[in-house]
Amino acid sequence: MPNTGPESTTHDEAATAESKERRVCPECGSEDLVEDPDTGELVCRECGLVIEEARVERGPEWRAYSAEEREEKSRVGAPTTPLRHDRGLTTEIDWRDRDAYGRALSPARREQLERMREWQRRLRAQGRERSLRYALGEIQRMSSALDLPRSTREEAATLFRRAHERGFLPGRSVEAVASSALYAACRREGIPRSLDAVSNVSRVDRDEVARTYRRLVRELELGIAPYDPAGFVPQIVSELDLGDRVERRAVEIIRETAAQDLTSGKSPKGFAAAAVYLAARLCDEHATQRDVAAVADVAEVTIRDRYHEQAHALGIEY
DNA sequence: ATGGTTTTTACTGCGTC
DNA sequence: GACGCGGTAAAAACCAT
Repeated sequence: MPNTGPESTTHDEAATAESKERRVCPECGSEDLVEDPDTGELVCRECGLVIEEARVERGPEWRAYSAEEREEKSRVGAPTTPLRHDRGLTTEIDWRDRDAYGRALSPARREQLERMREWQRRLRAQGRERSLRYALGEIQRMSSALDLPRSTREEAATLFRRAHERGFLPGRSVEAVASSALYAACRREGIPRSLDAVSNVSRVDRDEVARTYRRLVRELELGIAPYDPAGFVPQIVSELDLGDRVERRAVEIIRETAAQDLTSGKSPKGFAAAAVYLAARLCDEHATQRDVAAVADVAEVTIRDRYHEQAHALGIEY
């Protein structure tokens, strides 16, 4: 990494020293962690697990107080992104037969250039990159359809890369792995999108996404927590045109009931739907079970069961 | 594959507008 | 009579083993 000004080194040291404190290896529990001087990765001395990948500063350096300073301190090139199959770092060969000064090239040079272009075309199209490009394209497409924030897209892209590097793809469809990576990214970031929602915009069917997702979670050892039901509330509320009084009440219901007992094993969406139904009822903004069930995509029976439990837990009787 | 749990499907009865 | 709600039994889906 070029261009590390004096301010930034002290800044970095402070940051890493801070985070190296009281970090334990999730694998073996050892506190003996070292930072690899070459790669910048945080590695466990006991078992060799890489706990943290190298952190790369992507933005411009520090702060700039004037135009000249900004020029001086900014890094070269665009920020890297996991969303581009080459992280935005490949060589681009211009299509114009001009040199850097805009002069025409000699015939020999032109021929050489032509050959180089051909090479690059081949390299790019080839196996390894092809599936990556396809997958990342699909991740973008599905993400747009699902209105996912950029961070989630990047997470999905990174997960796909890891799977790819682990040799997870052979024997599976790229599309299925891409879809699973996307769903996993949503889960990891707590962005409420159901498996159904994801498989609806995927080109492979729900069962395959589910199956692949499970395997992917095992393969990459992703610890995935269940969704917080409250995350589903805003969507349901807005689709039913209920006020935010209802929304707040529903979240309250979830907080109070989830704390004491059973969300475990229950579908978070069903739980949220029930809370919305109950909240609407308490706020005199009636929504029918049928409508709530329809927009939340759960069965009416589930709403009944959940909201009875919630009402009971809150000491309300019907 | 298996078994336990949760969700869905389908159907029925009751009260109200 | 249609609608909202509640209950139930059986099938399907899910999940850990």
